[in-house]
Parts: sequence; C-alpha cells; structure tokens
Amino acid sequence: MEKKVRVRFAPSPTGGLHLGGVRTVLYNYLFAKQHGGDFVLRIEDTDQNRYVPGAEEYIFECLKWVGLEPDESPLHGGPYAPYRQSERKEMYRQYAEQLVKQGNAYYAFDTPAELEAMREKFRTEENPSPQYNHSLRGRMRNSLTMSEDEVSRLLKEGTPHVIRIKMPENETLTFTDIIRGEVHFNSSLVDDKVLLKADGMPTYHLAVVIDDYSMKITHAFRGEEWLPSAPVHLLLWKYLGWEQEMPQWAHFPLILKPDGHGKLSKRDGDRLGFPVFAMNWKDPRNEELTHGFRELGFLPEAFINMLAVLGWNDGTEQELFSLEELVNKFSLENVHKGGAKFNYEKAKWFNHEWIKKLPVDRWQSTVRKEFEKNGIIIKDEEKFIRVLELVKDRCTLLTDFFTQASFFFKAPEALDVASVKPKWNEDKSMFFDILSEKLTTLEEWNATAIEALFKETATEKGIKMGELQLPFRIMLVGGKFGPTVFDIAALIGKEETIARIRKGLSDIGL
RNA sequence: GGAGCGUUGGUCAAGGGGUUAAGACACCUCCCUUUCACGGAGGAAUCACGGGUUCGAUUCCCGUACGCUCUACCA
Repeated sequence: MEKKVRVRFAPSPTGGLHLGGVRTVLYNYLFAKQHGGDFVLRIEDTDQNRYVPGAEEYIFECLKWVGLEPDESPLHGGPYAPYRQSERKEMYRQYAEQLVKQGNAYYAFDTPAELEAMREKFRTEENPSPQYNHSLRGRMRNSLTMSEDEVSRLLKEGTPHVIRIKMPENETLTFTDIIRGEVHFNSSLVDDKVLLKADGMPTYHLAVVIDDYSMKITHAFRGEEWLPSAPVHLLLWKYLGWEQEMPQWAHFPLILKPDGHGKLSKRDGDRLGFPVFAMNWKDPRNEELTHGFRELGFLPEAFINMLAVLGWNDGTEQELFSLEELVNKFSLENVHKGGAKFNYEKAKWFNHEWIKKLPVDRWQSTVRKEFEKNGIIIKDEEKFIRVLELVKDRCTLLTDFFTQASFFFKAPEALDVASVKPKWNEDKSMFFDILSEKLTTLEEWNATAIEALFKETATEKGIKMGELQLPFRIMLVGGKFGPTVFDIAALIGKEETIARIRKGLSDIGL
C-alpha cells in the first residue's frame, strides 16, 4: 500500500515571508494536493535569540492571502501536534542522548571562546574555516577525549555542553534528489555538527529529522542552500534506525537577484525598488516597514502564478495558470536545476494579465478600500464596476486604479492646462461654451449621443474634432490619460460634465 | 581554501544527436488610437570554452572557466 503523501513547510518565525519561501510553500502545496496528501506547516523556532513576535501570525496571514493553507499547523491543529518545535523540546534530547549511547554522537564542553580560539589557531590561507571534525575533535574538550569520570562529573555539575554528531571517516554518502538525481558526499569533509545546543534546544539538523519522522513526512522539499547539510541528515536517519522511513528529497533552485548574482534578499528589494516579502512586514524591533506584494497591488492569483513559473513550466507555451491548473500540471521533474533571476517587470505583467482575466468582483473590494484610503467613498457600486471595467486595461497593479479612475468620482484638482494653452484660441473657447449649453438640453445621456452632439457642434464651428478632444479630456480628467472622453462624460453625468467644462474654461482662461 | 550544485538571447525559458533553436518579459520599428494604455504586425538578440564520441553535436562523455550555495551552539 502506498503511503499517504505528507509534505511540510517549516519556516522559522524571524521576520517577513520571502518570495522564495512562498514558492517553496506553493510547490509543497501543489505536490500534496496533486497526490491527495497533507500539507503540514511546522514552526521551526529553536533559536530563541532570533524569535520575533508577530512573525508566526504574519506567516499564517500570508498563506491565507495566497490561498495555500496548511492542513495541519499550530493554528489549524492536527494529529501530530504540537507543530511548534519549541513545544517539542523534550523529545529531542532523548534522541540526542540515544545517539551518544550508540556512539554516533558525543558531548562537547568547548565554550564559544574556545571554539573561536581553535578556529583562530588552525586558520590558514588554505583553510580559512577550520571545522570541528574527525581530525580536530581529538584535541577538543569532549566525551571522546575526556575520561568517563570527568564527563559524568561535568554533566552532574550542570556544565554547559552540546551534543555533536560523530561524522564517520571516509564514507561515501549518497541519496537521490528528485530534481538533481544522485548526489554524493564524502563524510570526511563534513564537520561534527551540533545536534543539541547548550540551552537544550535542538539545532535544525536534529529537529528536522526527528520531526519529519514523527510527523510521517514522505517528501521533504527545501531550498538548494540545504544541499550541503544533507549528509548529516542522511546519517541521522540511519543512526536513529529510521532509514526505511526517510522522505524523498528535492532541493529547489534559488531565486536570484535581478542584477549580478546571488540569493535575492530583502535588501535587494529596497535597493532596486520592488517587494520581496509577500505582505508588508513591520519589524517590531525597530519599527522598520518593508513593503509586500499584497499592499503594492498584487493579486494573489498573479503572485502565485508568477512564482510557479519561476523555475518550473509545463513544457508548453502556457504561462497563465490558475491554482487548480497548477495542482493538475505541476511536476517536480520539470523544476529547473539552476537558479532564476527575479524579474519585477515580468511579475507586473502577470498581475496585469490576471486583472484582465479575473472577474471584477474578485478584486473590486480591494480597489474600493484603496479609494477609501485616498478619501473617495464609493456610493454607486454599479457605476464603480462600470468604471473598473473601463480602465482595467491600463492598470498593472491594483494600486494603479486610483490614479486611473479617481476622476470618475471626484473632479480633478489641478488641470494640465499647459498642454492645451499653446493651441488655445477664442474659437475653441466659444465651442465649449456652446457645447455646455447644448449639453444641458441633451435628453439621452450616453456616449454615442454626447459624441454626436460634440461632432455636430464642432462642424458648425468649423473646428476639427481632434483639436477639441484633448482640451475636453483635460477638463474632465485633468491630464492626458484615461479612456475615451465620451465614455467618461457619460459616466460622470450631465451636471458634472457641464460643471467641469465651466471650470476648465475658467482655468484655461484666454 | 574545500565540498556540493549549476551554466540555452538582457531576463524567464522550450527543446534535445540532423530544427529556420519555440514562446514570454524587456528593447527597437510600424499599424491602431488626434490622450494614456490595450491590441496587432515586424525586428534585433542565444546554446560559456576546449577536447573527445559520432557521418553529424546546443544535445552524450571528459576537462576548463565562470557563477552560486554551504563551510555557526542560524535556519
């Protein structure tokens, strides 16, 4: 019988959720749902120094926003609770002790200062970062070099210590990565990683193995930066006797900076002017605000879509995918091996496509809030929808709607008179005078009728339509943008149109 | 320094022993529109390098270069 697929995303609550993290969530989610499996969210909060209040709640809100909610988590509960590593603290030591008893790990009493001294002492140009490994552990203060009596005395006295894995010498460690195929390591080149810290908390290495085992995780996906520590995890699965239960691994390619090389960081976003976090993140320690995709006007559908194809594609020309389609079409085999540079322009293109693709009611309320924030209260919902339909082609971000459509609800404050003034004359002035008169008596108020009247009047005055449309636009809109002028006039209504012509006339002067 | 991983246009990328090496974003030209966009047509631009294997390599093999990641009592 096939085991039920179970995957997990295991963030540490240290700050905003990076777009790469969201992609990892996405790929996990897609894989799980495709196989009818479970998606587990586990909080890796074993580093008490890095704990940031609010970060966990923030992660949940992000997942909710993008629609990738876990089946099990500290918030959603589940049969393998607790899902917060700090709450599972007790079990880790027990396993670490077991490893010591088996001879696969050992106590180490070296203080941070001693470790630093060791690194200092052995650092050379050839070896800039000396490791605590098979060749050095014999010279350090640990249960391998000290007598049993001394070790138990130190332990009894409560001397701070860690537990380190004892990496074997010269073993070839191999595993098959779903994306990369067979990967090999020589165990001699891996250091004796700390498993249990002096404060009793496990390190990632120990915790990830124990939790993946006890939560029955079948497939473990993470970023490529974890590849070098895979041999440690491999050995842990083996030493703990769980080799048969080890999940299948896949290491995802990294998302890189748009310029130069290297992992994309929050700093790059600040520097280059685009978001890196899913949502706004305010660091409680310094009140610093980092902008997120959500607040900048991205649709979750677009955000997900853009992330999905950053490192994966289905082999066809299709670029626009809904979450449902992704669940059906995603495959780890088609995930790229190489990292991809993030391209903000393309990200915006996806958003624009989704604005056009989705029915207005999917984002209408978000835009309404944006309007309200800027002092425009929408009273006529029907008109609002017509306006949104009319301008959506020219909005890339949800936040663009305000500049593209606020004039439908509020007369422009300043008119770009400079662009009409040079060609302005008395004839034109008279034209608008007459036009506003005639509009008063226009019975049917729609774009076609307004345009017909406009044309008729222009012909009477012997002025070309084109000469008059721009001034008309400036009067109604304030600037050189927006949809067809007659559509605008139709939507803002007779009174308002006439009022704006009058105001425009006086602003332009003669 | 070491180890691991990677390398198709500026970017995302399809493809894979014989192809005119798709497509998208960006860029350029033109059309549409007497606003700004959308849209449409076209253009420029790519298989890191060197050796093999082969009748034939972008594709397979081996090197080299370059890049990235890791090298913490962080994840």
